[in-house]
Amino acid sequence: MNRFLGHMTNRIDAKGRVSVPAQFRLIVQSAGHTELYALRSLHLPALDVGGPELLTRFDKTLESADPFAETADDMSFYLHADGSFLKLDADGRITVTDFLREHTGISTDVTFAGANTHFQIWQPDQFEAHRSKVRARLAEKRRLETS
Amino acid sequence: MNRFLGHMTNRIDAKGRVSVPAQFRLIVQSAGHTELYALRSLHLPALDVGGPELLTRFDKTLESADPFAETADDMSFYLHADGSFLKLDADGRITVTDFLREHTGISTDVTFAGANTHFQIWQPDQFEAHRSKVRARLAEKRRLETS
DNA sequence: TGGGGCACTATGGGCGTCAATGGGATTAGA
DNA sequence: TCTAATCCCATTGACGCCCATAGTGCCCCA
Repeated sequence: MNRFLGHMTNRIDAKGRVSVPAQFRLIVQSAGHTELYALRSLHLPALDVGGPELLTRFDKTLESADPFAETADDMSFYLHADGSFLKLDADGRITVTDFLREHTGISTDVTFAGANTHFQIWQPDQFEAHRSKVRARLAEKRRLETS
Repeated sequence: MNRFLGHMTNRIDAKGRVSVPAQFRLIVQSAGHTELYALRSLHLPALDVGGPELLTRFDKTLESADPFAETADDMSFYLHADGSFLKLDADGRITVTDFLREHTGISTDVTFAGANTHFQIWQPDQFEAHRSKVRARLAEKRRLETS
């Protein structure tokens, strides 16, 4: 199954590296890629990550948009300036740069969370907080609908 | 990956030089160029920079336009008068001239930002300001669309 | 069915290479 | 001649590439 699913937390070592979970790694590597594309989420303190084709997918939608609209400029800037490639080393690790830390608050541990076509990178506590918030929202929604 | 992506900030030394990030440099140099073409952005306090073929690319779109149209004259003037070549030295640095400083407000540090087919040069604070403005606009747009 | 071994993941660390930066020396230009 | 650009080299800190180890789950075979 080549979908990103589940979540797990790994430790950052003394050199600032962290292992990308093998499950996730395999999906990207089996597509022949040795690097990841990471984008700072607009509304969450997390990064959306996937293979380089993730960027290509976004670029495609950009091309079809009106190139003179201000939104197109904004989108391009967001995708390219606020995004980054993360190189996977031979052991399937990435180095946690300030680019990641600033946006997520990551310091010593990283939570990887599947999101079907891509995955996310979180600071563990933030992830847990977000997770319970989402669960609460869904439960509340269900309660309203069934009452 | 031969795309300009991500952003990083480098320091200007006592002689007014600054290193162009290796990632970006490699893309230009692998195309066999030792100098860059820089153009003052119309809407932003930044410069659009790329290999000399960037100018060629702009020229091409000009040729296809009516040479007697006023906008074509304006464009040509803009491309050539408001543009400049930047020489890369042996170590991959450029000298930060007044041409750069005036338009961007750069003084001690330079932020390089990827823009897919080319990259941009910013004064770090200006870049950060623009970045959060873009994020705010996109987030707002998304909020309107999903509500 | 239980035990042993194999495979693999996460993690730690050594080491060489390269990028970013600083500065001296030489050359060209005003 | 004085200033500014260019070339060359040194330093240092980060990163890539390599290998080692411990823990774990799985499979196979007795």
